[in-house]
Amino acid sequence: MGTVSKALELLNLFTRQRPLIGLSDLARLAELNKATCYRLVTELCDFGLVEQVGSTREYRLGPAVLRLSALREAQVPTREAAMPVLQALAQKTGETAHLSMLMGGALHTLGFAYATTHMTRVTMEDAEVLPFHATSSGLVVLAFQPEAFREAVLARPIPRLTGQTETVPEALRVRLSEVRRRGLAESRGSFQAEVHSMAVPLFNALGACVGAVAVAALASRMTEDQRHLIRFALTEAGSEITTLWGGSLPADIATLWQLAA
Amino acid sequence: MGTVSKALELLNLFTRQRPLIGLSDLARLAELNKATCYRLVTELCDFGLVEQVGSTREYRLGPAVLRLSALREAQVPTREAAMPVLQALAQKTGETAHLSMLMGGALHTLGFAYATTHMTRVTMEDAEVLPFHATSSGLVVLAFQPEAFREAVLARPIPRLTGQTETVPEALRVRLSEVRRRGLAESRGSFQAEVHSMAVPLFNALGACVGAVAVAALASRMTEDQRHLIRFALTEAGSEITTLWGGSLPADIATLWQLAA
DNA sequence: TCATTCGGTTTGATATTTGAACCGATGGTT
DNA sequence: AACCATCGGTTCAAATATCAAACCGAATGA
Repeated sequence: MGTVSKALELLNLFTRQRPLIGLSDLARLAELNKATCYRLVTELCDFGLVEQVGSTREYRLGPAVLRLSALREAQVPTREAAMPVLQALAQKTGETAHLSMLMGGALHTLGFAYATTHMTRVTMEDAEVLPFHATSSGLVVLAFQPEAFREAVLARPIPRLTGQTETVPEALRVRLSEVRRRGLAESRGSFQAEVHSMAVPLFNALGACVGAVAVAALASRMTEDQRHLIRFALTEAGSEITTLWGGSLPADIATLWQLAA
Repeated sequence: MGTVSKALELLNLFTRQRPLIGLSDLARLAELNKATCYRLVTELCDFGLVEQVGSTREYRLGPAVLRLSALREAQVPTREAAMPVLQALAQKTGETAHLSMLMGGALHTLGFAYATTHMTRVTMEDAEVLPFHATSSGLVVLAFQPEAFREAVLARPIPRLTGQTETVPEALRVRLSEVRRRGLAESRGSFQAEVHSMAVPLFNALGACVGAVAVAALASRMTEDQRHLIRFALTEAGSEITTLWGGSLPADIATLWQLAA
């Protein structure tokens, strides 16, 4: 692994749960020598990707990321383009809509939208990592990845998150092939208890699955009718975002979604 | 300069005017060996900070920057917090409001807001670099930097952008000290002809100037009354954003702004 | 008072990065 | 069709940066 990768791995250590990290912790987490870690993080600081907060001497992500993302969105309006669709999806279904993208081998939340209809809702956080095996988004993205990637994920430990979480690799393989057959994934309380969700894949110009859009609802509201409504709105949103991203739906997915509608 | 810095410099080469860069160009622009450049850009790609577009083999900023910026905004809502203030400022003044931040030694546009009042307006672009010597934002930020930084900037070539651009270092020094005395900067057609603008500095918790907020208007609409209105709204917005960013106005600036109101 | 931990720095042995030359492919020119 | 320049990408000895461990002064707490 090159030096640059090591430095960039440092960036990955910052999460929602752990936004501030001291030098020693950083070195421990990255499994790097403290001196090395210091040099790396200093270079990241110089660039503004990381900054040192004044009071304590901990580090956090810096302002340069804002500049870069503004530049990226100006060129390839990924999030900006998808958000209106996501909001419409939330409104149409009356539930929480959610957009995620595959980046660096993990599935990251890119945005979400709440419906104004209900007082109770499934709440989400930005910039979160989603487990492949326990969320509908994760399942649908995993289902459409190359087999090598799928197997690599299934070979890792599979944590049980709720009583409903499926943790047996073979059972997950069956579910994934079912997802491929249907062109969408469902989860029922496997990530958070009492939360059911459905997700469809998003594709890039090369026909590779690069993310997912999902709708999550409280289990109590997931009637058969609601499921139908969500499935329809989801497939619509899925093809819309895929188009906005300059991607194209694989023909088989398109027909699957046609049939469902 | 470390390897990491070299890699990160590559990111700086992507601009609005030049969003796609091929390997050879990248190497030339960065003044790096092609092989080195290739390794670096490949590592950036692995991380998703850069991606290779399918058709041509050029590179551009990747989706990982979105994830990082979402994470940063979740922790330190910089842009998100300032945007409403910026919109209010545009509405109050009836002109284009503009937010910039000092990052890596350059002043970058972070966002802007248009007023709905006029049909004609000063248009802006996101993620642009502003010249220190020719914009009100640049002048005000430069005025409040440590002298070493100021002199370093003035020692660089100072391009003439319009007929009104001041390009003589000594004259700029005089203007900067005037800006410090007033607590705000004005520019009259020095960046784009027929565009006048005013800007006030933004401060962080340590009292360092880290950015600026500005209002830009067509010269024809810049009456004395309008100037007064803008000055008032600007200082208000300036102290508001500074507060939102967890910063504090230096006492002398605060009194200067009080007097102006 | 002592012992730990922190952020940060130094050291010589060592592993990585570097730069020039080199591929095969592509595409325009003669 | 031969030529030539340039493209993205690769190779390998020589140069350079990285590593582990020990060390520093400053906080912190027992």
